[in-house]
Amino acid sequence: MQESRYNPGRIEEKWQRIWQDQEVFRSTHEDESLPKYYVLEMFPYPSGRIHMGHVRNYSIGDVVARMKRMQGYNVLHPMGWDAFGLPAENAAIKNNTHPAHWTYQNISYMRQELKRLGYSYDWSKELATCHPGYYQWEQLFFLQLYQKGLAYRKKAPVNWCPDCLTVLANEQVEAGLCWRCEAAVVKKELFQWFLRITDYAEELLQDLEKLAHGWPERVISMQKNWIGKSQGMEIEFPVNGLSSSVKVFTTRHDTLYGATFMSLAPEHELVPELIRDSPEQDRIREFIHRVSAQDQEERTAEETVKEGVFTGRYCINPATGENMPIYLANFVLLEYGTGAVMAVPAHDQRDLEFARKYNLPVRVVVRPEGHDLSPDDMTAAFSEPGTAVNSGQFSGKPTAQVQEEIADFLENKNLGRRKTNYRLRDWNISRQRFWGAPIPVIYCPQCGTVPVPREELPVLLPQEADMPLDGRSPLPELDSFVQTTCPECGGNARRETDTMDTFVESSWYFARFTAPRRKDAPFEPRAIKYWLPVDQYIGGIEHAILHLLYARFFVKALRDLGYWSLEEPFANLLTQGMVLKDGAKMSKSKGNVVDPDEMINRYGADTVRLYCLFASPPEKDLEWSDAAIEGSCRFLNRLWRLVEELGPALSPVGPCVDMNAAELSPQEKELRAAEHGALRKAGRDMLERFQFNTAIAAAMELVNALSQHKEVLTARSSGKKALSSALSTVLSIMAPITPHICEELWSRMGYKTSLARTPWPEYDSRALLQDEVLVVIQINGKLRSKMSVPADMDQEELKSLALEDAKVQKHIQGKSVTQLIVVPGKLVNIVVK
RNA sequence: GCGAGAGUGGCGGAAAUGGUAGACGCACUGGACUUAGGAUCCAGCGGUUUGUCCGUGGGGGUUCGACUCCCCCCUCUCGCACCA
Repeated sequence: MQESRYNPGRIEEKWQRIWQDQEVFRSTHEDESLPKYYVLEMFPYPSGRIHMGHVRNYSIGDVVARMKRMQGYNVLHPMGWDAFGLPAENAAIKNNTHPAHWTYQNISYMRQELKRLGYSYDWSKELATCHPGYYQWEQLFFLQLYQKGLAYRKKAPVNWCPDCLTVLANEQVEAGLCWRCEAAVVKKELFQWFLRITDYAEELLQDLEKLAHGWPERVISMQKNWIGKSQGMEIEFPVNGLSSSVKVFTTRHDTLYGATFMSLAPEHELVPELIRDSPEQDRIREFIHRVSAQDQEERTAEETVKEGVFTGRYCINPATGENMPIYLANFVLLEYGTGAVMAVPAHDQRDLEFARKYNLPVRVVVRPEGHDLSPDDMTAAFSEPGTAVNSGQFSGKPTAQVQEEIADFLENKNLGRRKTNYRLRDWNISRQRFWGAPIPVIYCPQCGTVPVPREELPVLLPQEADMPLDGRSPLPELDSFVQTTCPECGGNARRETDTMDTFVESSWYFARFTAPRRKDAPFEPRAIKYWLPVDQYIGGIEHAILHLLYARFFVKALRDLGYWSLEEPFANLLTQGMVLKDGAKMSKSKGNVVDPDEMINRYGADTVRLYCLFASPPEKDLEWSDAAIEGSCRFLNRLWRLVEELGPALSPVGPCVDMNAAELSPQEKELRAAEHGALRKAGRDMLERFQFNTAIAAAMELVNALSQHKEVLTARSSGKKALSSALSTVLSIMAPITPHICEELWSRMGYKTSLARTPWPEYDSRALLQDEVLVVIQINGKLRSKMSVPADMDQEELKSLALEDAKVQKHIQGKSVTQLIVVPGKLVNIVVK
């Protein structure tokens, strides 16, 4: 007994069961005879419950997956869990449990939530990164990278988040704050493991061009900026009285003659040597101490005043032979270039301010077009190109030429060399936290750093660990974990207790998804070759640099380890906007969170999906409106009633049934044109432009046309045929968006196969042709009248008909027609004077 | 400061290649059906001095014709930011 009222809860459960029982969404294995399509959404961190941002992200992905399936592609659409991470530890401490327990509990709850939304995932491919079956391969990659010198350990000033009690990679510090908790990050000297992403800087930059068509320009430019390539020179300035020299990186070696002093980062490695004999040592030390103690936010803030201290030492300008006092300056960054800057006050604003403050000489070496600079009272540095002056043999030449000549000059004298510098730093992957993949390394007092032998992998994260209440990792104090024997000498040794950054897991999960259960190797070559790269990747813009840069790097590094020949992981990228409520991002603290579960309970999954896709195009932010979602619900109810009302009278002939145009009534023709027109628009909008909102609008228009003409059309058998076809087309268009209701109505119309397995219908452009068309009449470009004319009317006829029009007559009275523009089938523009 | 994007009704948003501005939806108004309705259906819905003229942030320009193309300006959002 079928219900006549739309009951989303019941039908959604029903169809989810059918899809599952019949394994409708299981991807066919690598079937080389079928075109493949890999659509992937950024997998979630199992925080406890899904939020609207997930729903939006995954709804977009599901439309793409379902639509591609309808188009005959072999689709891979997997889902998994980015399951390592700090919140699990904090929650475990709070609830006195183990992070693993908390995490797996969350996963099973969130999996149900996703299933209730009817997403067409191939759940047989599900993976969780905290599972040893996953992270063991990551440990293997680490060993192989270590062997190749792409993973290394060094002591370095690193970013320390005092709240998370761990270090952060540079990418994870945003304006001096921790990306996760927004605490002010401080510098700390620690031994850490790094991945040599800088080896790939140039390739990561160059290959952005390959992504130009598939990735948003915004993301590409953000990555470009982050990599920060600049071309210049490395120049050495010998220190007076010492054997050392100060090395600088500069892009303005054309201003070398104007370098009057030297600025070093307070943490520069040469500093102890420079100040060893200085009588002012205490004062200098105090300065260094004060500056290094500042957190990054404070130190790099715009308001921070430039200040410095003289070291008492001088270095020699290799061009002029003059002495340049060496200063320490708070604005010089150790991380960038060489941590030392040749100061050219006349042509660099920072250097000028510094020079004025400490009374240092200013020498103009570039003359602007048309006027002279006055070194004694200039307040703004001149940093544009010009003509070299006061520059010895180079004087009188234009800046660009001087750049080349000075470069040659210094290279010949072995005082400097051309150099490309990148802002990108190596990726610090050590984390002083528990809930992550252990770094598979052993420290032996005899043999030093020894990698864990491959056959001893995985290094398991212990299940028995008690979480210290203060958030520190339990690993360093867990003897059963730490105490081990050296694989080389067999003596007592200690394990590394840091774990890997969780961004390492997400750097290769998309590849593991192609064969997630494979036991003897991380990947299955055939599956890799068939499925990769991901054809469409979908996720938030917040990963524009972080995850998306790391994943690109990993693909290149694993390529060099011989795993594949893949160059880039994601051929196309869609960055969806945020879900807002009352103009702000949803957050517990603002109290503006809309709970997906609650919405599904009230309206059903189809309505929630529909609203997420209809309210705005995917790239833009979506303003959640409790009122507007009612409209989506209303539409589905209207559709339901329409099928209930008409269904019994119609037989399942569509969609896009063949009809003989000559035998159709005008209304039938009109409906048919509307059907094929909507299909054309929806197909184009959904697939070529990912504009689901306008595709849905097209379906709504078709529903409106159906309702309008239904009485007249049911009177004739050809009319019923047209109605059935159009209704079937509506269901086909909506199927990827609101799959449950469409399946149900599809079967109620009498179709026997699942809509999920029904091909996307093809429109017939002949059906779009109409007998009569509306032609607008403009006078001087302004709309004045309209006329309905046969579609094939020729230009001359259109012209005369337009001129005869009564409204036109009134407007052109007493004026002379100078020109007549005709766009056949569209408009006539009458130009008068 | 540099880079990117965006300014359209009360609101979310439409208008491929320049060619009927405001599709579709929300809200609102009037009506119908009703014991009632926040259900449903019908009609209306940019402004206006209402058979009129004005309207896509502002000002210029190109064009028969500009939300769309060009120049200048304003505002907002995002990213980067002492990068040597």
